[in-house]
Amino acid sequence: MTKLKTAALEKSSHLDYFNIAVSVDCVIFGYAEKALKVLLIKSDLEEFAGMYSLLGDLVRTDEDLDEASYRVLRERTGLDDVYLEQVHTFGNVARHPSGRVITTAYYSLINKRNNGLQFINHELSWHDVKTVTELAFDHRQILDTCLQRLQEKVMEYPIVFNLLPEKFSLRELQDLYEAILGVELDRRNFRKRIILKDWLVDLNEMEEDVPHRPGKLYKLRPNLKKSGQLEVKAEHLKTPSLS
Amino acid sequence: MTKLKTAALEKSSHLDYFNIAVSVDCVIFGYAEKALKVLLIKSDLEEFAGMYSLLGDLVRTDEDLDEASYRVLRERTGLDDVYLEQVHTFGNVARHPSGRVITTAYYSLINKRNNGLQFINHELSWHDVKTVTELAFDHRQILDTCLQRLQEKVMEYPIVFNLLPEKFSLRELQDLYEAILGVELDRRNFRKRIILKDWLVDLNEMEEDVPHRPGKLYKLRPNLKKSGQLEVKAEHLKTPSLS
DNA sequence: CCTGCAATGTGTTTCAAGTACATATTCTCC
DNA sequence: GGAGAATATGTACTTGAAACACATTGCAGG
Repeated sequence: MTKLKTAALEKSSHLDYFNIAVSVDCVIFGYAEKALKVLLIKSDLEEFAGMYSLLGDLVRTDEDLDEASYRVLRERTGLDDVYLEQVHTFGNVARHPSGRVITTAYYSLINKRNNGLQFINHELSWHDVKTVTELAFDHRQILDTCLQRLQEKVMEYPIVFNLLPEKFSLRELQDLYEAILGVELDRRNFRKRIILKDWLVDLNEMEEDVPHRPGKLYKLRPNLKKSGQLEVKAEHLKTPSLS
Repeated sequence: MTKLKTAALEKSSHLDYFNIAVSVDCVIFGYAEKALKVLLIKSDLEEFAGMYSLLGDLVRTDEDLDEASYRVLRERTGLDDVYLEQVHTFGNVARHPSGRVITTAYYSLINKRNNGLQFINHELSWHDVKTVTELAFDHRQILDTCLQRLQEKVMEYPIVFNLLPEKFSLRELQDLYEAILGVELDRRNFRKRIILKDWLVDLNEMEEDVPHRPGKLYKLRPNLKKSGQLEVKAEHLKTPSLS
């Protein structure tokens, strides 16, 4: 950004430089019935009639890029203060049929229970990630990229616990990991790896109303959000621009 | 990107939606005197008089986002076909003093020897990454982010060999890694790790004109660009938009 | 010419983490 | 009360990284 002179911002050349729209798209992951879900909306473009697309919106001129993704999430789900991570920006010329639009993709993980009824009246619906095929725009590629990033991060950082209730058993946690990673995990090795990470607190409570032997219940360690990637992200949002 | 209707692209609402300029910024890494360098240019904005900034430009409406970064690199260094990776998009409202500009950051690794004279007449110059302090805009943050990404990738993917001559010794390679990672490495363990990766070909030649015992010379395995992250990147550039 | 120095080349041991696999315990259901 | 199924815990093996030792080669200076 050294070529941009103030002259470039004058109205005269306005159309030369500001012909690109900027949007954000959110890959909102949920979890139900032992499957990873993604929140989609029916596309309102004729070109993609009947197809689904991710939740997104144009970025307003008075909001930060990250803020825009938070706004989309808040407007659509009513949720605030959730994990949201920028993944990649997609900017091919022809990716939007109506004009030049580049989009920055974010993903987040939310607990479906918190907001089950909030968006039923809209055209929103949850879709099993494994069965999603065609999406509008390049949203299939965006979904794939975000899922891949999620898979890379999930064993390193405690980011998936928004998908579970407050109290959960190790079996439930393992089911979740298997849904995200798309592979089966060895029960004993998984438990060891998770316990080693020291993310969990043993609640000394037991599952109830399970058809078999109840397992111990755990919760996420409270002060854990201050460590790992979560801190980086939060800091990222709060730090004012250096310019 | 579901809210964007064709109506939004009409001239009437043009200024509402297209008031954000889009740029790319390239963190171009080089290597000399056992130090990691970054290519900078004197800022031409009054607000940042005397300060340096990264190499960037506004994205043209008829070029892909990735193309724009390649163009910047080509225009500035004359180099083509180099490693270029998108890292992050910075979009804070106030990051550019002249107006709303979001920028997507890329980094690349180039061999300074290939193009030493190409840009002397411009205001371009190499700067030791360790001594860079203040930069124009949020470019210091961009540099830090790209350096961190580079450090994360460098042991996993064979991306640094553009910074070395065709033939190099393991000692030279280790010096490079130490410059990038900012730490000292154990000689013997480093050699084992690198050999294990099977990136190198033993040329059966020796160093010459070195003040001490010459080391063996290696080169990068020729077909290696088809594997690892390089393939992903290349594929990324060639794949047409799914929309 | 020979010897010390400095850097190269190769090896061993130790430790941590992950993988494969086994056994005991607890609760439900019949 | 016993079979079944899931929980809880443990052991052996493998892999990769980290710490560390020693022999080899070429140059430089006496």
